[in-house]
Amino acid sequence: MTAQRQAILAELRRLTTHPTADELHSRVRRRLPRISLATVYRNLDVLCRAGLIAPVSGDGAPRRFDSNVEPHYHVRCVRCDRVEDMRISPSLARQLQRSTAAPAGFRITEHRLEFLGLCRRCCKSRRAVSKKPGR
Amino acid sequence: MTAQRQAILAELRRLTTHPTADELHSRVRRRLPRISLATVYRNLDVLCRAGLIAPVSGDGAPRRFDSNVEPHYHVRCVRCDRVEDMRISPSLARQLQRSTAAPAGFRITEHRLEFLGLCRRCCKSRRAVSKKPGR
DNA sequence: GTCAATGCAAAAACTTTGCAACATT
DNA sequence: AATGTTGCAAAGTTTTTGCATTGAC
Repeated sequence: MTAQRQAILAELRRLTTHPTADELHSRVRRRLPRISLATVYRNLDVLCRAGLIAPVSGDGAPRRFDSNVEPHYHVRCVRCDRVEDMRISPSLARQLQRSTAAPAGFRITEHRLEFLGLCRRCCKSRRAVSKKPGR
Repeated sequence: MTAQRQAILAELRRLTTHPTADELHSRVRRRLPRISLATVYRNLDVLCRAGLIAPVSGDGAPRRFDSNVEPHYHVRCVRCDRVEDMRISPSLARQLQRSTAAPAGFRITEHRLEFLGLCRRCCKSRRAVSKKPGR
């Protein structure tokens, strides 16, 4: 636990804004002016692996496109990143749209729901794959 | 509706794999060998704006980090990208974990849910902001 | 001819990696 | 000495933009 790692974790805990690596770097640099962005990225990775922090899931992956514009949901394979469609019951969808304990002032218009797991192909081939967290 | 745009849309409709811009480019190039990746990106943008296709939401945004590793949900401002925490009822969360009409062979382990809307600040200042879709 | 769309190349934005220097044990 | 971490710079990925040219009306 170096000074840099500690500062990054402390800053992230102090903020409720779910900052990006870059935002975090700007802030931590006030206290450790020589800290580099690479160090921030490396430590965020270490802290994620250690289970001390978590990425906001979904962010960071290359963008994918869908010709189905009707509201629907997806399953994503956590190993190979394959994305397929998924249906849930309309009543659950309705419930989701209603269930809004939103922070003060937030006006919610939609929601997105994604399930994560292993696709058939990856269920079979079980060998370890090094993969970045949270995609 | 140019030949390129048509080919991109047709290819996207033919695939169920929710391809990235790059995957789409490789495939469309078989029919239009001179099409550039920039054209694919530009047309995906046009088609999104026209409502003919949609990005798989969440992908493409810079990664954000969270010091709260307990399972919980987020609200994201569609205008300024601010992310805040959000709570939903435990019974709804349980229902989500169960409600898995997954494609054959998919073994689902978790889900993520994100609400979208306007944060307080952006509710007030209503002026148009040009923003890429789907982040 | 006008206007939007294209291909190419360069740039931008975000993230990862190689490496020598530096701490800490 | 051995190990792991750092800063810096370079490179890798994904996406966007500038610009001259092309093509449809």
